[in-house]
Amino acid sequence: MEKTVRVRFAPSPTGPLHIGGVRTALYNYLFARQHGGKMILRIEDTDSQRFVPGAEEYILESLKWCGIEIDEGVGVGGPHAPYRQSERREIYLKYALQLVEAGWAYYAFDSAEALDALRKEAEAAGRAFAYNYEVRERLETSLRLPKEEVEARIARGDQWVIRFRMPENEVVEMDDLIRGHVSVNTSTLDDKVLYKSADRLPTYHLANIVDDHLMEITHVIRGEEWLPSLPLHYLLYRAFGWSGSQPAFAHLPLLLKPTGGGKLSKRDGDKMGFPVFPLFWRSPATGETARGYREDGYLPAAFINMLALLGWNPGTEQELFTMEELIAGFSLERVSKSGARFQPDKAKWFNAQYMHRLTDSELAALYQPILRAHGIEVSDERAGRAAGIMKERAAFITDLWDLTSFFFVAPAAYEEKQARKYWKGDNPRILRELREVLAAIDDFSLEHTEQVVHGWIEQQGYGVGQVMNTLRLALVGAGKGPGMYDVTSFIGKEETLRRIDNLLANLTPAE
RNA sequence: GGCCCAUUCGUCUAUCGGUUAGGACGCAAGAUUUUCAUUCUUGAAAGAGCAGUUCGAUUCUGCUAUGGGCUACCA
Repeated sequence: MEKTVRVRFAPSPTGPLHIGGVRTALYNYLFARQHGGKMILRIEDTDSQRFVPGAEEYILESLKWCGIEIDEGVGVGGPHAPYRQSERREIYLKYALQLVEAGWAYYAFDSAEALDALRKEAEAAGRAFAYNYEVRERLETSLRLPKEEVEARIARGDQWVIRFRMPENEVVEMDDLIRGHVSVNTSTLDDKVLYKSADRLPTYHLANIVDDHLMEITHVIRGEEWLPSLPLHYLLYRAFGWSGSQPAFAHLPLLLKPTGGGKLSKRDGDKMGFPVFPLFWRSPATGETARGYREDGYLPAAFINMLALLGWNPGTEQELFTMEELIAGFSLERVSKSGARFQPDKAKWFNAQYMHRLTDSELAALYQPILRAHGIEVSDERAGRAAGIMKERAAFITDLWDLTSFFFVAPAAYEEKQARKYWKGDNPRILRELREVLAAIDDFSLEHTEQVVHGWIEQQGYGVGQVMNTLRLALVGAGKGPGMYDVTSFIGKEETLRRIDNLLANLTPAE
C-alpha cells in the first residue's frame, strides 16, 4: 500500500505572493488532490528581519480566491501544529544540537564584520570566499577552539551560529522527478548556517528538513531556485538518519519576465503593464500599491487555467481546463524543464474565453458591484442581460461598463466620428420618420421591432446601414455596440423615443 | 569567478530515432457584419552552432555558445 501523499506549500511572509508562488501552490495542490493526499500550508517566517505584517493574510486570501484548498496548516490547524515556524523555535534548536553532537555540525563565532572582511579580501585576490573545509579550522569555530572556550563563550552570551560540516570531495547523487538524475561534488559546497543564536531561529535549510520530516511530507514540489541546495538537503536527511523516509523532490522551472532576462520578480508588474500578484497589495511599510488579477477583472478559473499551462501541458491539444480536469490530468512528468515566460496576451485570451462562457446570472453577480459604483441600481436580471449581450466583446469583467453603459444611461455626448458620418444629409429626416414608425409599435420585443422596422426600411428603399447607424448615434452615441434591436428592446419604447428626441433637439447636423 | 540547470516558430508548447516538425497566443490577409467586436478560413513563422553514434537524428553523446538559477547569520 502506497504511503498517503502529503505535500506542502511553504511560503515566506516577506510580502505578497507573486504568480510564480501561486503556480507552485497550484502544482502542489493538483498533485495532492490527484493522489487523494493532503495539502499542507506552512509559513516559513524564520527571517525576523524581512517579516512583513499582512503578508500571511494575503497568502491565505490569495489561495482562497484561486480555489486552492488547504487541508492542514496555518489557518486550518492539524495534527502537526503549529505550522508557523516562528512558533516552533524549540524544536529546531534540539535538532541543531543533535547534529553538533553527532559531529555533523559545529559552532561558529565569527562576526558578520569578520566574514565580510574575508569576502572582500578574497574578492580582491580574484577568488570567491567559501566557508568550507579549507577554512573552518582556522576560523572562530568549535572545531578549533577548546571545548571550555566554546562553553565559556556561549555562557557569556556571545553570539554564535551552528554550521553544517559539509563533507569534502564526496559526490552526492540525487534524483529529481522533473530533471532526472543530478550529481554534485560536496567540495564545491559550503558550510551553511543552520541556526542562529541572535534570534533563536533556524535558517531555511534546517527548518525545512526538520519540518518536512516531522510533518511526514512525501513530495517536495518547489521552485528551481532550490536545486542548488538539494545536496545539502540530502546530506541533512542523512545526518539525521532519515534518508529512508526522505521525500521525493520536484524542482519546477521558473517563471520569467515577458521581456529581457531574469526570473519574474515583484517589481516587474507595474512596469510591464500587467499584475504579478493575484490580489491588490498595499505595502504597510511604504504605502506602495500593486495591482492584482482579481481587481483587474480576471476570473480566478481563467487565471488558474493560464498558470497551470505555464510549464505543464497535458500532451493533448486541450487548452481549457476546469480545476477538476487539471487535477485529473496533471503529472509532474509533463512539467517542462525550462523556464516559461509569462505572457500577458495569453492571459487576456484565457480570461476572454471564460468570460464568454459565463451565464447571465454569473455575470450579474460579478457586474453588479461595478454598476453600483457607477450609481446604477438595477435588477440582477437587467444587469445580467446587458452583460450577457456584450460578453463576447469583453476580455475582463472590468471591460463591461464601457461596453454596456448605454443600456443604462443615455448618451451624454455624441462621438464625433459617428456624428460626422451619419448626422448629415437625409439622415435627420429619416430619423424623424423612424421615430414615428417606432412610436406606432406596441410590441417592442426584439423580433417584432426588427420585423416592422426592416419592413419599413425596405419599403422606403433606404439603406439598412444608413438608418441603423443613425439610430445608433441617437441611442448609443457612438459607433459601437450590439445589434440595434438589442438596444431598443432593452431600453424600451419610451427611452428609445426620448433618446431620438434628444439627438434631434441637441445636435446640429453637418451640412 | 565557481557550481548546477536549461536551449523547437516572437511567446507557451507537442514530438519519447524515420512526421509535409503539430497546436495555441500574438501578427497578416480574406470572409461574415447595421457599428464595434465576435466568429470562421487562410498565411507567414522554429529544431543555437559544431562534431560524433546510427542506414537515418529535433530526439542519444560530447564540446562551444546563449539563457537562467545559486553562490547571505534571505527564503
